[in-house]
Amino acid sequence: MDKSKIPHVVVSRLPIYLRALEHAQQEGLTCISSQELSERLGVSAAQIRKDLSMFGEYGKQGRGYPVAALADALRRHLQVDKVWDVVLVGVGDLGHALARYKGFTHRGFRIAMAFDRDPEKIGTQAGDLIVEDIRTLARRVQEAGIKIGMIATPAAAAQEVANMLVFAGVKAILNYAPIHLTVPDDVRVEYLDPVIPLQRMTYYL
Amino acid sequence: MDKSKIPHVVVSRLPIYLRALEHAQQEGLTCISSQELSERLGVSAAQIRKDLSMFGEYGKQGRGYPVAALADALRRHLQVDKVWDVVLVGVGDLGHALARYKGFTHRGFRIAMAFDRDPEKIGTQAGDLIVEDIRTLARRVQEAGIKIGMIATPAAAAQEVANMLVFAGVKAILNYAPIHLTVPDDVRVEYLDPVIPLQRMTYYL
DNA sequence: TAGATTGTTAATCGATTAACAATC
DNA sequence: TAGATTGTTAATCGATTAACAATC
Repeated sequence: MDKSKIPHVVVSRLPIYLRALEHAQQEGLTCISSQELSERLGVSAAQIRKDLSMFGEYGKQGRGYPVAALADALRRHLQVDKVWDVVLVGVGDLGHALARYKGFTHRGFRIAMAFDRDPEKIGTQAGDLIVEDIRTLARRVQEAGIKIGMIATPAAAAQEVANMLVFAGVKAILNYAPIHLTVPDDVRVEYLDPVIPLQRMTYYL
Repeated sequence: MDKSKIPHVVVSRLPIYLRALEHAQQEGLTCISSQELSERLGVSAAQIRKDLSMFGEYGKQGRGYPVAALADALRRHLQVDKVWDVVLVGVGDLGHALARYKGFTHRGFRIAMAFDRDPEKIGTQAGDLIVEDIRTLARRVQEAGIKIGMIATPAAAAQEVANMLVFAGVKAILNYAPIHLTVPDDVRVEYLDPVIPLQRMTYYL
């Protein structure tokens, strides 16, 4: 099962499957069919089976997939069977909300550091963290070996922050700022500008 | 140019193009080629031309696309040449951040109402708004004719909130809660659970 | 066993890319 | 005019779906 052989569309659905399996597990289900998952997710049953079959034969004919074992397997493939340290940059309203969000840890992530450039904010509390001076970011992130960054700054600062993160060795960036980032090929960016999905929907209203 | 004839993948790229054009305009550019847009967005130039050609002939050979006129056209197609009222449900940290966010208005959205079910929060301030009792949501949203909702509640409450929004006439939902929502066919949902894109990236780390 | 559901194949469907005549 | 870039076609590429033998 060569990583480069799995299409990105398939990989991009795995976290969705994992989330649904975790919910199913909470409901006490031990086994779930592709048909049942399909109804819960709006992804076709054939697609779910095809996607999962790329990683192994987890299902049993006549019964479906064992919920806990499949969730474990997906966590391993997604590498969220460990907890990743994340660096947060930009501690405004959104940054604070992220720093205080309780939903990261049990799904594989922990905000380990928070940076801002505003002297008023540096040294203040954000969740469990003390906001640090962005000028110390490169050294701190490098030393800690952090590979994941979250950008919650205004758009005007985001590219510069991205450059700093890349320089510090970060390989995955979650960008809340409403701007496209240019990064080297070995760095991944995912975008969470809320206006983009809103505008995708108003087209159809 | 029949709406149902435009593939959703194409529609889904329009807000990205619009955002890039707005940035280009701020930089003082009046004309931009598909090649230049391609470099700024990581979408191929051929794809940009093909997408845009589905809506009309906005470009000029030898020069490219007029930035302001194309942005106007995209805003019209996306229907964000007006400002949509949005209802926010769930006023925790994230809900507060959304209520205070300044980036919505000039891109076509305005949070017009905010609801929570917590008596401690009802009546308090969130941005410019007073948090209202969720039990009054259906009537208030219906009367105001609001078509767009944002869910920023915990996962456990999200489906129930979605049902209320649908009942109140909402046709587009932006869901921050980490759960898949089941809604009627004429209602659209977009998802912004931050853990999904994070897990998509850890696969490759 | 009988019923249900998987994993997989082949067929269909749709999206992307390359290339170039048209034209600003 | 010469150079640049569009809009569009045809070819390629890739993803989804339908169907079913295998099997729990």
